[in-house]
Amino acid sequence: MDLAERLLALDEFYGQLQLLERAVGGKRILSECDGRMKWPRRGVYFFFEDGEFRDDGVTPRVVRVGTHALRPSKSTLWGRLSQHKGNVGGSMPGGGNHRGSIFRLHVGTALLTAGDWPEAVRLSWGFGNTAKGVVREGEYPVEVAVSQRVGSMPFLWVDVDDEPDYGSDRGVIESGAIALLSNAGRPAIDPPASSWLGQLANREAIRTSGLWNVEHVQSSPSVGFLDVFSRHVGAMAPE
DNA sequence: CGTTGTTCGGCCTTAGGCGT
DNA sequence: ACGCCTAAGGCCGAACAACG
Repeated sequence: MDLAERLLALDEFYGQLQLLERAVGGKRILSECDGRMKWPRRGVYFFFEDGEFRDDGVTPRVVRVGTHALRPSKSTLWGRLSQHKGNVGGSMPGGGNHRGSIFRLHVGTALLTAGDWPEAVRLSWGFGNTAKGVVREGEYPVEVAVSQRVGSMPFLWVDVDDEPDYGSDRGVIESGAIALLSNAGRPAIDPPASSWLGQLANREAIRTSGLWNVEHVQSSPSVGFLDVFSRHVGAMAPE
């Protein structure tokens, strides 16, 4: 896929996102969401971020694509989104668990690079699958900062409720969208602003792709997923 | 007081490195 | 080639909490 083809495909993709936005009644802001809202059981989500636009300067740029239930499970779309959102109450309100959300992990790592944080947090952040209470308390301020950052992001979601599987339409749409949007190893289209937080990520895949994604950013883009995507967008009843 | 939402320790898959 | 090991990426789900 050459530059012109990719540009066409991206325009098609963003056109579908516009239809999707209409179908779901507008983007939602993660911090304003909860599980009582109407969510499809399963789906794919697309995050945007303040100050990030396409080359036209007005169309919001996708900064992360994700999904869930790629292997047999009962996990739900909101269940996954809520992990990205973080905690509401509990012992550490406004915090979250970056060990349960790779999105939080990456954003937090960039924030650690950008800001002045205790050395202990730099050493523990992202280390291991679990952490003891005292460690998590030390990480709490960063989790709060991550919740604020991620919580302010608008997002869209598409209802894709086929069976959990790596070959599900969710998987096809997720990997296809990431491959198409990614600027890693190819001429940049819709590059991030120089002020984009992801520029401070420690993962090269994030900095070069312009996405808060690592997997699939090196995959060759193809238009195949657009049919699958548009089919599911078209199937969503208007609000 | 059952249903729905949240929390958080852990699990699964894949890629890459290295020895055989 | 093959198998083992490890780390990274990304998501799971049981138990707890809250709410109508």
